[in-house]
Amino acid sequence: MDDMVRRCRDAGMNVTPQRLAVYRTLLESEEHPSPEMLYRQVRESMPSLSLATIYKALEALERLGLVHEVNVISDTKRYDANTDNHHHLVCTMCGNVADYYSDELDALVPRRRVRGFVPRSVTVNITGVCASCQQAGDH
Amino acid sequence: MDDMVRRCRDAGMNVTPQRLAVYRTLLESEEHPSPEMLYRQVRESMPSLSLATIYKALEALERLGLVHEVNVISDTKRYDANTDNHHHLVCTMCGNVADYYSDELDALVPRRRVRGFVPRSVTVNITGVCASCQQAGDH
DNA sequence: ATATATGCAAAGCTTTTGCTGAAGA
DNA sequence: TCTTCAGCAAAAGCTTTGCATATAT
Repeated sequence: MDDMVRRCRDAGMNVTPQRLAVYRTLLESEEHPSPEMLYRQVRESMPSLSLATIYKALEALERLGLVHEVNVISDTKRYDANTDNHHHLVCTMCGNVADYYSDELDALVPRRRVRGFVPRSVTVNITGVCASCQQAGDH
Repeated sequence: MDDMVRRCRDAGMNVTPQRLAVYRTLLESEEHPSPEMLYRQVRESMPSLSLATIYKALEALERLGLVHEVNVISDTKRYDANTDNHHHLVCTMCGNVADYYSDELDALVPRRRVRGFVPRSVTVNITGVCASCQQAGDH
């Protein structure tokens, strides 16, 4: 959180309660929430918050590099405040997104040019069925 | 294309000129088009085509496993008729998506359970800046 | 005091849906 | 003939935008 305050100031951006709340919620969340999910959650402690502000705050946090879009196939975008190098296990039944760490995978990802393309970041999305949805599938 | 006809029939689905045109266009395309891009392209030879039909055709083709959504961070979905195992280089400046093959990467991708999660398919998205956007950046 | 951000409502897109007439098997 | 599908238009999301007010610095 201190990091956020510093980065905002450095970028000439205001540190507002709304941005703090959005960022804190994202930091504490494990569920890679969508803007709508964040809206519902942050509103509990800040009822005047508007959905447009969530979108603008996410855009600001992303500009600062504090937050990333999670590259999931779903109708809405999902966000993650974990900026460590990590990947995602995406359940096609319930939509849950779990983190997945793999040093070997990270090591294989190209760090230099591929046919003129300069890689910046890599995400591996593994789709499948999570443990609880499989249990639900067994009758 | 023959494969498509067979699979449609097996699934009790009609083989319509619209579906054929959408599938052929996707097969011949290198640009991982969005529904809108397909719409513009297929309409050139089939002016009566509607956008809703594109969506329905893509859904049908996906159900048959002939087409996949490309998991790109962008405002609209992108589609791919290349069902070989491959990954994507996504340019964050122009939105272009190029294919990327890597046997080593494929080999590291989990094929068995990870903490109860059963993997089904894997996509590696490498974001960065493509060759032509870098040139455009140099003044 | 000044620049920046919020909240609201409206607009803009993308995607889905219901229905009727048309076409495939 | 009977089922499935295309086209249309309307609806339903999701996301962005403009503007007036409020807030951060």
